[in-house]
Amino acid sequence: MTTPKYNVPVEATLEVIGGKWKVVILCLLKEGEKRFSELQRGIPLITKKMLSQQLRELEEDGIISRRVYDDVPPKVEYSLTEEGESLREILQAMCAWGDRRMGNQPDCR
Amino acid sequence: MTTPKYNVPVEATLEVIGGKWKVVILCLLKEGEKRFSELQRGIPLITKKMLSQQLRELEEDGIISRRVYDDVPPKVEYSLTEEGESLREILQAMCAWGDRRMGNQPDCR
DNA sequence: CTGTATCCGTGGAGATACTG
DNA sequence: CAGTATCTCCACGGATACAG
Repeated sequence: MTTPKYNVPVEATLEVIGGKWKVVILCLLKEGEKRFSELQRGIPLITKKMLSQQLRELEEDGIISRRVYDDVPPKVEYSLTEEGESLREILQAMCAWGDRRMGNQPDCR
Repeated sequence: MTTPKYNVPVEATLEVIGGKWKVVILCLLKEGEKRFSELQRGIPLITKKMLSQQLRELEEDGIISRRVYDDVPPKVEYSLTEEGESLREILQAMCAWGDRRMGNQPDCR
């Protein structure tokens, strides 16, 4: 490798979870598998477009997996992959930090 | 508080370290106090404008402190505050994760 | 060296409508 | 329900020049 892609290695992390809503999405998914509409309800300000876009990118990066049930009405569930699980410690820590900074609401989702 | 500012507490964290370059800057500062120009050299792609902007925001949020020496030529040093130090665990973890994902370059700065 | 001021272009994100 | 397709806009960030 002659021209390193990143000057600071943490940039590799940001490339994956640096998107505007990705950490929020992952924080919800670390509770367990969730449907598209559940995520939307959990993040009221996000649009469907952004949500599906961020989900697709996370999937492409191997962080989450998308399971489609061919039911009517449609049902899709998202969950952390093993690679996604390896982010759990980081997500927990970020979550806890925000919680503390806000002044200790109880449940850090 | 009737209308909670954040739906997911981790948003409070992202408000502070979610900026485009903030985590990278903080990862450099966790090594110790650094001058403006050192940070610039550490992050070749950042412009002066962005660097000073992100630094100012981090300072306003109480994450870093700015120490001005009245020397000629000017000298300014940035370092983590105590509040900034409380991010160290997160920064380390993010740094290590990126490092592992890249395939194990040694030094995680 | 450590910034600020200004201009300006681009693409990221919202709104809306439509589809399987 | 779970998305995609367009259109649109403005603000984020780059380039450049200037300043203490």
